Amino acid sequence: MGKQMTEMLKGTLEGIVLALLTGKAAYGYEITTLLREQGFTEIAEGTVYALLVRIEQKGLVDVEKRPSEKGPPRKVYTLNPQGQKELNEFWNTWSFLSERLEQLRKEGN
Amino acid sequence: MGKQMTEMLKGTLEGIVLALLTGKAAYGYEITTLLREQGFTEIAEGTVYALLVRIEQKGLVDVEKRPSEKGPPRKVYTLNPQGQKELNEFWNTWSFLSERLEQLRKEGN
DNA sequence: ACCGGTACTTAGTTCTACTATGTAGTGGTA
DNA sequence: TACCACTACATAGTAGAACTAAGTACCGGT
Repeated sequence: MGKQMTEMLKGTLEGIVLALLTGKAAYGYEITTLLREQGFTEIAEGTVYALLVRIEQKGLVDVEKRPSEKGPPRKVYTLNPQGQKELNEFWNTWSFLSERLEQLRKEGN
Repeated sequence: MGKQMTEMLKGTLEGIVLALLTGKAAYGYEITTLLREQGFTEIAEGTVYALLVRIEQKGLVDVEKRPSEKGPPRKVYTLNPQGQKELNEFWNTWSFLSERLEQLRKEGN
C-alpha cells in the first residue's frame, strides 16, 4: 500500500466498512474480499478484523455467529441504529472535506 | 475538532497545505489563518508547524527566512519540483478514494 | 509595565493502519 | 494418512499523523 493511501484511509476506512454494511450484513472475510474487489487491493486482513472489533466495541454494529460450510464459524456484522447515525456523520464530515478539496483543486492551486 | 475530522485529516492535511502553496509562497502563521478561513476552524497551530517541519525535512518545500514588521521573523515556504510531484500523487490518491466513496454513497449503500 | 497580536517550537498523547504471525475448520489429493 | 489450499478470525508490536499543552520571542499601544 502506498504510504499516502495508508494515511488517507485513516478515518475513512471505518466509514467505508459502515457503508458496505448498510442494507446488507456481512462477515470479516467477506468484507475483506469486497474491499479488494472495489479496488482496495492491498488492505491487510488484520486491519479489517481490528476495525471490526473496534466498531463492535463502539456499539455501531450487532454481531451474530453463524456456522460456515467451508471453515471456522463466521462473525456476521449488522449495522444498528447507532452505526447508521455514525455513518451519517461520516458522510457529513467527508462531504465537507471533499468540497474543500475540490475547491482547492479547481483553483489550480 | 470532531474526532472523525481529526482522523480524516491524516494524510489529507499535508496535501491541502501543499495545494495552498502552489503558485503562492506562504509562512506558517499565514497558512494557519488561511486554513481557518477555508473552514478548518479548529486546526491546532502546533499541527501546522509540525507538518511544515515534516514537509521541509522530506524536501518538498524550500524555506526562506524573512523579517516581519509585526513580530519574529517569518519562515516562508515555497513548493519545489519534488513537492509538486508529491502533490500530483496526492491528487491521484485522493481521486481514487473519492471515486470509491462517491460510488458507495450512490449505491445507497 | 503590561497586554494582545504576531510568529515559531516541541515533548508527550491518542488513534488508526500495517506487519507479522498464529490458531482453526474443511475438503481435496497424492 | 499426511499435506496443502482455502476459508475465517485474532492479536502483539510498530509507524505515522494530528492533537494537547506549554513555552519562547518580537512588536505596538495604553
